[in-house]
Amino acid sequence: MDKREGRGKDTLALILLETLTECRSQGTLNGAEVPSILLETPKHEGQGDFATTLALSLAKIEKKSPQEIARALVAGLENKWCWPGSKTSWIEKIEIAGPGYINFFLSADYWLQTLLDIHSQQADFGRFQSPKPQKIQIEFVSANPTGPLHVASGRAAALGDALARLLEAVGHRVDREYYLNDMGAQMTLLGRSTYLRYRELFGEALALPEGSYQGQYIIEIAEAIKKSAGDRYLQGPESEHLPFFTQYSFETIISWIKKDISDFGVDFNHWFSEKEIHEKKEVLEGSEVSKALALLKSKKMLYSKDGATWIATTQFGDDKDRVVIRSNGALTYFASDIAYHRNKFERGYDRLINIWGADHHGYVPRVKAAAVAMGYKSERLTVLIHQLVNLLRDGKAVKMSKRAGSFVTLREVMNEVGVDATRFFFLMRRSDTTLDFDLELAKKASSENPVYYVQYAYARLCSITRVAEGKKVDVGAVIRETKIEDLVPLSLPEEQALIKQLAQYPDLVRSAAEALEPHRLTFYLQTLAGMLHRYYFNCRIITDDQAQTKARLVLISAIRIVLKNGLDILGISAPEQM
RNA sequence: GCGCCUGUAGCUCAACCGGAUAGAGCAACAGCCUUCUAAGCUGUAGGUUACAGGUUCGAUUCCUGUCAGGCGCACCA
Repeated sequence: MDKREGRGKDTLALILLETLTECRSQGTLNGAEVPSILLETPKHEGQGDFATTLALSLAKIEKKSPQEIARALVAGLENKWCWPGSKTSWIEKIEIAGPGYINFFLSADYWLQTLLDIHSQQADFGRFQSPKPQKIQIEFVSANPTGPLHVASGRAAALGDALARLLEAVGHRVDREYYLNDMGAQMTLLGRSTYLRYRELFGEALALPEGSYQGQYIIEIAEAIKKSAGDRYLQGPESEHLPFFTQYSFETIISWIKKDISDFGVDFNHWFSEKEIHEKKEVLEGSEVSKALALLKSKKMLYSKDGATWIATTQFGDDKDRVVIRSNGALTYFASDIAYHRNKFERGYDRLINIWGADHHGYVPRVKAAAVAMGYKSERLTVLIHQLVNLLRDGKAVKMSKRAGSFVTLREVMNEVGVDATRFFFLMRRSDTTLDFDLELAKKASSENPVYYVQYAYARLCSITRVAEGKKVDVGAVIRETKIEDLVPLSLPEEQALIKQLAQYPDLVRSAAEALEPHRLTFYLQTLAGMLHRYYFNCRIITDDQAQTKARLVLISAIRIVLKNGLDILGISAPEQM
């Protein structure tokens, strides 16, 4: 189908492009370069439904004043396209404003049609089928399994999951992965911490060594061991028991983490163990690390210095080269990470997205450099940094340290604030700003949580529908049978504004996905909910005027669908009653 | 010392590859429930977009510098 027979922004951009070309071939314009044609939604009343700055950006190329260019373009548009009865009669009026904006005013029918579109597409409204869907992997949370998840991990969890849903909405295939650092010194330390607590339970007064994990949960684990095994581990040297304590602690903690994650509404496709990186899968095959190192070696990216093996990451933007094998022969953590990333690429993902806290941002250049050194295109790896969460209690900062054991867990916040509010709270802010999370505030005042504002709007609409049905109105039938002319009663300014807001939703999803910014959705939903609450307050939906009632039911049903679709992408429930 | 992020209303934050008059929520003040859910609505007030330059027809947005806050700069994980 000829795209020019479509409607909306994309079509308009095409028409503009064609008009520009024609103006040039007819001599009213004579530049050559074609700028990208952008249509935006003006912020203020009277500036049309769509606007373009094309004439402004052409000024330099055409060496004419923007107004002059705008006049030429508009003349071309009006001659060729926009006359009553034409394919583009949905464009009602074109105006030139200010320094040379071209403002397009669309017909009432154009907007009413979107209400019908929303109903025919339902849950698919705002979802796209990508002609070239990408296979994307998002790796997030990946907190060390040395203690329960704390609030900061919640930000990563909310962000990663919403992002995954967002990218799925625009047609990609997304896998969610959690990388488990389940080996190394910290695991040993974890086992030792539990072991010492275990001995303590038998009355030994033990000073925990510097750096031990000191949280209450370590004692809980030790108690569980005591309960099931008694004093079996008191005898014999520590080194004999350590593997057991390490494994037991790890398994306990990982079960907590998995429970927290699942109750938080996140479903990881894969929990990737760091151990897998080091194991040899088959006798003749090397481990993932050895494969990665061999690959780097073949690309001449490795060299020896001071008895260690280095990777030349400076060639790709890193500050300094990095050690992968220490002079004592041990692998560095970075070596694991290189191998992990190679493994991810080799699993066939078109794109990898890592979500990391700001405390790891210094690590980004070296990982990207290593990926490029292995021959993977830099654009295939995106590291999204979210700034840290400042935990406050009554306005005062709470110092958090896993080792000291003073931290607020995600579980606590979830239990007291609720999953929906917690997720929404984390998603309300751009990820690269630090986030103040005041526990007292979040816990106490449910009405101060904007999520209720949005959910309440949804519940309200459901309630109205229920009332209508109580009055023997078959809302489903009304919606099915509605034709565009039945929607004409929706002529109030607030109704028009609502419809336009709904119509913007698909564009918003697309741009939020492109920018990897789910927070845009939270703002959109708050705006839509606000418009609805105002509308509800000022206008009755169900009245004696049947035609009006039907039209309004269609409108609020469309709002309901969009609210639901938006909340779905954020992973937040849409309750039918509150 | 070097690098990354941030600086917008009293507070927390938006602002669509640079566009028209910078927007919300909270807090403050003044109002609205015998009618579809008051977890709601209406109104008032609040701004030199940290500061100084630069690029541009146009800058919260891009560039340079200064200041302030956060984070990071291992043969640790």
